[in-house]
Amino acid sequence: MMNEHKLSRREREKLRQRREMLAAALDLFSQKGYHNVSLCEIAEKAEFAIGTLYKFFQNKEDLYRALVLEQCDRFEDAISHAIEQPDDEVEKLRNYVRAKTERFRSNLPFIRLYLAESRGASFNIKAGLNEEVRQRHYNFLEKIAAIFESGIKNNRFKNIADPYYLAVALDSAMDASLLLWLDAPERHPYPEDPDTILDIFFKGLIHP
Amino acid sequence: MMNEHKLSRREREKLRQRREMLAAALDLFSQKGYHNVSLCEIAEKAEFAIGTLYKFFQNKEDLYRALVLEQCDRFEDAISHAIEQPDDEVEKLRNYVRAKTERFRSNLPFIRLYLAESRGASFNIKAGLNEEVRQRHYNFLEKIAAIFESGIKNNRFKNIADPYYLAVALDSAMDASLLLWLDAPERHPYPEDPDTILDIFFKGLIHP
DNA sequence: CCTTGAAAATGTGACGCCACATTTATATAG
DNA sequence: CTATATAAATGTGGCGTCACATTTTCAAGG
Repeated sequence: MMNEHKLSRREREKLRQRREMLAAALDLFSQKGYHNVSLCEIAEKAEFAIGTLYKFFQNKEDLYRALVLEQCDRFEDAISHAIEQPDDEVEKLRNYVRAKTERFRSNLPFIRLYLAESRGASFNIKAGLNEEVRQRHYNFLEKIAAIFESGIKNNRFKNIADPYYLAVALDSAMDASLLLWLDAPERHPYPEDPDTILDIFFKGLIHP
Repeated sequence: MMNEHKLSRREREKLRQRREMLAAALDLFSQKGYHNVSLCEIAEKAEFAIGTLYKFFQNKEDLYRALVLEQCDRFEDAISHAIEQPDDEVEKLRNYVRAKTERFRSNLPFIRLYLAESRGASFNIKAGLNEEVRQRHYNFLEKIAAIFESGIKNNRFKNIADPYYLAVALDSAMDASLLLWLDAPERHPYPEDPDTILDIFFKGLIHP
């Protein structure tokens, strides 16, 4: 992101408009899915004419692409930042869990799109947006895997599985339980302890 | 499913045709997604005319619905069956992991659709197919949760988390790691030990 | 300074076009 | 002659375009 304050009034105005279009699009896409939203609808919701959308984005696919990738950046940056701070592996993981929970909480609409794209089976767009998002997600998982790896080297963690698989398991377990809670808060109340899932991984189920 | 052998030749023939149509549709849908497949394509692949499809299904949505729900049944039946046999909780869970792995292995095309529908964000179809599939999945998770619960009662498992959350975590961790392997077998080879994921849950990471 | 008006920049939405779901008229088989 | 399969015909809806409308800019004249 460029520094917004160095732009002309006109350019700032354009950015603002662009953001409004993307916000409207995010709402609609995350609610109804790529193929069940028309540009007409987006234009109407954003209070612009259809033609204006085309001044900002080449076509529907381009708009969607921009939306998803920008949000991905924000999401991954937020979480990456959270795991950089402490040295301690356990604390890093706790920070990761909390940061992820917070992003789910505060940005649910996008989360639905993100999961749709990063899971294997969305097919929203031909030109491999899926691929790109998934690739980024894999790269991100490497960061979590690195924490596990370091913990195993330090002998803070037992060496019971490939660090990457540990990362995959933890990350997807978080996704699933957060989604459950967000989908039906009444039926699946938020775990009292935000680290419940993490504790499963730490403590293990079987008596030693 | 009705017993096929009590039907007339004509009726058996119809069932066979129906199955062929659904098989073709499954291939296409799982590869390209609901909205990127036309009935023309399905008809061509199944070697029928378009009109014939309409003799069997009211419309495209109806066809897709039938496809997904029938496959869901098969999938859930197979796994439910696997966890009914042993009494031992650990063995039940091992059977669950193996059955699920086997279904992923042998029926990958459907798995992609299943995950797309059971995750929150697919939106292939307006009329809440998502909802129905997700609801079934939740119900299925109850069965896994019951195993954990029983294990905790027996004191075979430590009481570290709500059984339902344990089930959610294990199930999604399985999905994610199986998918990883299926998407890129060269980069993520199949874990030597099929129970790797399960062991993470059993043993725990931190030294006691 | 303020006014004004024309040109440049920007916004608009009706419409062309096409892909595809569905229907219907026709051909074929039994 | 009936039942069934077929594929051409029909209708719908959404993407993307473009000729026009509106707003902004800016300079010259009062």
